[in-house]
Amino acid sequence: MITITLPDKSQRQFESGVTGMDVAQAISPRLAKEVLAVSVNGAVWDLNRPILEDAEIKLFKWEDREGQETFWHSSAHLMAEAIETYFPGTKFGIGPTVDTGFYYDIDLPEGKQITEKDLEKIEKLMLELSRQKNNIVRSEISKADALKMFETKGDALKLELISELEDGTITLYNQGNFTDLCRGPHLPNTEYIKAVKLTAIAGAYWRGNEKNKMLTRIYGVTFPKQKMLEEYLILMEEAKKRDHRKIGKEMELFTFSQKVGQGLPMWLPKGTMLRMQLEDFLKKVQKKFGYEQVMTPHIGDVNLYKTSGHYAKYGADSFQVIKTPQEGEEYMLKPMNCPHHCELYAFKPRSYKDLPIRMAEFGTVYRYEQSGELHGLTRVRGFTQDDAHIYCRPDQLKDEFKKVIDIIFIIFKALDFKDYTAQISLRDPNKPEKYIGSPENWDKAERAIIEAAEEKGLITVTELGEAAFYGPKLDFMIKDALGRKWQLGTIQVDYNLPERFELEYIGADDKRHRPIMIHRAPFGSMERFVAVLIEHTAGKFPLWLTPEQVVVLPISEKYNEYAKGVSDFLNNSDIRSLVDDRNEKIGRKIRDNELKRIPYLLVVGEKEAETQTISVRRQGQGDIGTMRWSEFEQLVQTEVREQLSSFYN
RNA sequence: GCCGGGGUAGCUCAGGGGUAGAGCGCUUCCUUGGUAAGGAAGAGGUCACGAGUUCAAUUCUCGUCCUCGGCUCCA
Repeated sequence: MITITLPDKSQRQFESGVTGMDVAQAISPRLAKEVLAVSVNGAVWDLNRPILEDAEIKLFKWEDREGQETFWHSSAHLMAEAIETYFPGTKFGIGPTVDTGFYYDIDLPEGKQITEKDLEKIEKLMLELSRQKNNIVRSEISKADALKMFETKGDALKLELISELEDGTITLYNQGNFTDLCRGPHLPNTEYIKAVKLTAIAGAYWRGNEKNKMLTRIYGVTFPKQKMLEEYLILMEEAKKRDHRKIGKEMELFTFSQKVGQGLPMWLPKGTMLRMQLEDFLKKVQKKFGYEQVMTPHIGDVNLYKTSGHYAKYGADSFQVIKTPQEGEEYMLKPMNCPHHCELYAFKPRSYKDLPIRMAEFGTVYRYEQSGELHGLTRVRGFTQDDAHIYCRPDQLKDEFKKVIDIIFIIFKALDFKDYTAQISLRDPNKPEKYIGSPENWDKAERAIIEAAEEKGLITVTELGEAAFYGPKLDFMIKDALGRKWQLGTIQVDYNLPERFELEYIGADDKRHRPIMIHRAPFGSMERFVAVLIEHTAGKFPLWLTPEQVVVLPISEKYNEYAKGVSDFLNNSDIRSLVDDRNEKIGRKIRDNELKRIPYLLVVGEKEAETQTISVRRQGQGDIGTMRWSEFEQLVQTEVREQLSSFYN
C-alpha cells in the first residue's frame, strides 16, 4: 500500500501502481470525468501512469493551466497524426503548447504545400481520429533504440533532438498508428478532444535560428466541448473589432503613407489630441516627482554613438549614417535618447548634493526594424519614447527605483490597466562574460530591483539571462486584443553609460564618484502605448480616468457602436433625447455622420453599481466631489450636451 | 530579412484577357412623429507602381513598393 496526499493534506491509502485516474474515481465519478492530468510530487504526469510510491498529488482539470497544456499538447499529437495520414512522409519538429492552443512545426514532403483548404480537411481528420478513442500510451526507450527508430523513419529533426537527450530520460507516446518522441504528459486517450480549429499556417525556422531550415508551422486550438470553441471564435471576432489599426483608421487617429515610408506613423488631429493628453498627464506626474523636461536634437554625431556603444549594436542594422558636405563628417538619426542626456549631465560638475538628477524628454527615435516585424503602432521605425534618465548615487538607487514604480502604478491605475505582467530580468549567472560592470555592482543593482519590487507589493516573474548587457531591468507587459504581449513600461539600471561617458559627481568625501543611471519609460513609447490603450479600452466604454485627471475618450465613429458603448452609462433613451434636443434646434435629426464627427466624450470612472458612490475629479479642477452614479450620469449627460453644442457652434 | 496570404470607389469587399461592380458612406432634392427610417437623381476608380507576353492586360508573367499572419528581433 502507498499513501497519496491530496492538496488539502488529506491522505488516502492505495495499492502501489494506482493511477491519477484511479484516485479521481475514488474521489468522485464527476471529477474523474473532468480530470485531465495529475501532478505527482510536483511533476505533471499522465493520468494513467502508475504511481509506485507515497506521493503528494494534485488533479488538474480544464480550468487549470496544467490541464489545458496537457490537453493541447495531446491535440498537437493528434494533429500530427492527422497530418501524417494526410501528407505521408511528413517530418515532425516540435509541437508545444502556446498561450491559447498549440502548434506543430512540420517539414512537408518535397513539393507539397499546405493551404487553408487542407486545414479544414485535417480538422475533420483529427475529429475522426479522436472518435476512434485511441489510447495514448507512454513508453520508455533507450537512446540507442530511439535513434534507430527515427533513423529508419528518416526523421532528421527528431534525430537531432534525441541526440541531445540523456539516455534513460527518453519517452515515446503512441496513439493509433502514430508514435512521437515526447516528454508528455498526455491525455489518457484522444476522445477528450471534441472541438478543433486550426487557426494559422506560418513559416518558422527550425529551432528558431534563421540559418536553419524553414519549417511549416501550423497553429491550432482545441476544446473539450464544441460550445467552448464557438465561444472562443466569437471572442476572436470581437477582438478583431478592437484592433487598434482598425479603430485608428475609423476614428482617424493615425495613418501611414506609402510615400512617407513603412513603419513611420503619422498622427492625425484626433490622435494627436489623444496623445497630447497622455503626454500632459505624464508631464504633470513627473513634475511632482521632481523631473525636469529637457530637449535634444534628433540626430547626433556618429562619435556620440561610438562612445555610447550603440553604434556597435545599431550601426550596421540601422538607418545609415547621414553624410554632410564636409568630408568625414557623419551623423546618425538617434536610436535612443540616453547619449544626449549623458552629455547634458556632463555639462557641468555635479555634487552629490545635486543628485538625483532626473531628466525627462519625449524623445523621438528611429530604428530600422526588420520589415516583417512592423505592426500597426506597436512596432514602428520612428517612435517617441516617454524617456527619462535618472542619475543617482548608489545609496539612492532603490528609492529612485521605487519612485519610478510609483509613477507606473499611477498611470496603470489611471488608465485601468489591471491585467499586466511585471518581469524582472537578471543576468545569466553562468555567463558573466556577457555583462559589463563589476559583479558587486550587479549584485547591488539586482538586489535593489528585487527589493524595490517586493516593497511595492509588485507580483513579478523573474527571468535569468534576460537582462540588458549593461544592467538588470524591470518590464511591464500588457496584452493586446488578440492576446499578444507587448512590453510597455520599462525601468533599467545602467552602470555602463556613466562609465563610457565618464560621468562623475563629487562626493561628500571630496572625491570623484560615478553616478548610477536609471533608464525608464512608463509608457514605453507613445505609439505602442496608444495602440494598447485603444485595444484595452475599446468596446468597454467608458474609458477610464480615475485618480485626478480626466483623459479624453475617443468615441467610436458609428452611431450604433457609440450608443451601445455608452449604454453602460446612459441608457439609449438618454442618447436619443440628446439627439432629439439637437434635432429641434436644427430642425431635423442629427445624422450618424454628423454625430461621429464629435471627436471625444469625456467620461470618468467605471460603473459597478447603480448606487455606488464615487469620487470624481477633473483635470485642472481637482476634486469635483463625491456623488452617486445617477448624479454622475447627469454630469456626463451635461458633458455630452456641451460637447455637442460646442461642436456645432 | 525569411515563409505564406493580400493590394479593385472614402470604408468593407465581389469580379475577372475585350478598359469595371455591390453594400455602406458622400452630394442634391423629396418624403416622413413609427425616423438609428424611406424615395429619386448624382459625384467618385489611370483596378498599388513599373516592365513583359498579347490584336487587346485591371485580369497572365516578372520586378518594385505597401500591407496582413507567423519566425527572428524589440519600446
